[in-house]
Amino acid sequence: MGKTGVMGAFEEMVLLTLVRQGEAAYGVSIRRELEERAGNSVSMGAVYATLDRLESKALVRSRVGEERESRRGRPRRYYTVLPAGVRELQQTRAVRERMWAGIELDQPAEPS
Amino acid sequence: MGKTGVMGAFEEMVLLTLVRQGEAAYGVSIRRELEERAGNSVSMGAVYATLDRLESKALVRSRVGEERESRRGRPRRYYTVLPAGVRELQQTRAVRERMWAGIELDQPAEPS
DNA sequence: ACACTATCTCTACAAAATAGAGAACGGAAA
DNA sequence: TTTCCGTTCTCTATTTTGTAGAGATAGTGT
Repeated sequence: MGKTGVMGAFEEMVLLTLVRQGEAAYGVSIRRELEERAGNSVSMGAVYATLDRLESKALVRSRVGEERESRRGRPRRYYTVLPAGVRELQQTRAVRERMWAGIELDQPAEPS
Repeated sequence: MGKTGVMGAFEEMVLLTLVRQGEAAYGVSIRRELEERAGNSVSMGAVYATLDRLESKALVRSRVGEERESRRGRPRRYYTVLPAGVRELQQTRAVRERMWAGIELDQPAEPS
């Protein structure tokens, strides 16, 4: 995490997706949810590179799924947030709240 | 701004500081406020590099202050957010709200 | 003219974000 | 059982963002 106490924007979103999906989170499901919420496409490379970084920082852990899942394709690698990851999310939110405190932006115009 | 519709974390903080400080924002005042809110030191290099990038993306504009400010030192360069910058802040906030929607994190333990 | 001070600029590098191609795995089809 | 095929992961490479620190600059005051 940077000196400001706020983690990278994409790292944060990936971490939040892990919190939301619990034990079921793996590459493709993470990407799908990210795309839904962002309203835009996200590459697998972006997702996995970020997961790798989070893992090497010990904010998440991963395990390879059971071979017999009665399903085609390569076994999934499932990801879970660790307590340290939750703490970084909390910290990030706290600092950002201080940054936004008292800010008033005009409402974006409604598409008519 | 990234494909996810969320801008970089430091860029966002700098932009917010500009909104807050209005016409009075310049390198040193921006850094001071960033440090106060983050609770950590921030280098001038970090601030100026970010301001330059924001300017080249036409999210902020800058002007050199009046020479006669009855003050020693090099003239200040003042920075102001442009409407495009405000829109990016709004967009960033909107996407992030969707990302955080429904997330429940345990309260961080109070230092006793 | 000279020193002093506040501020800015430059260079360099580390970390994060992103794309795209391709490899691996294992069920299904033949 | 051999080949095919869909799913998921891995690797390489590039761009963007974040950060530090030294040093150049433009004025004020002496």
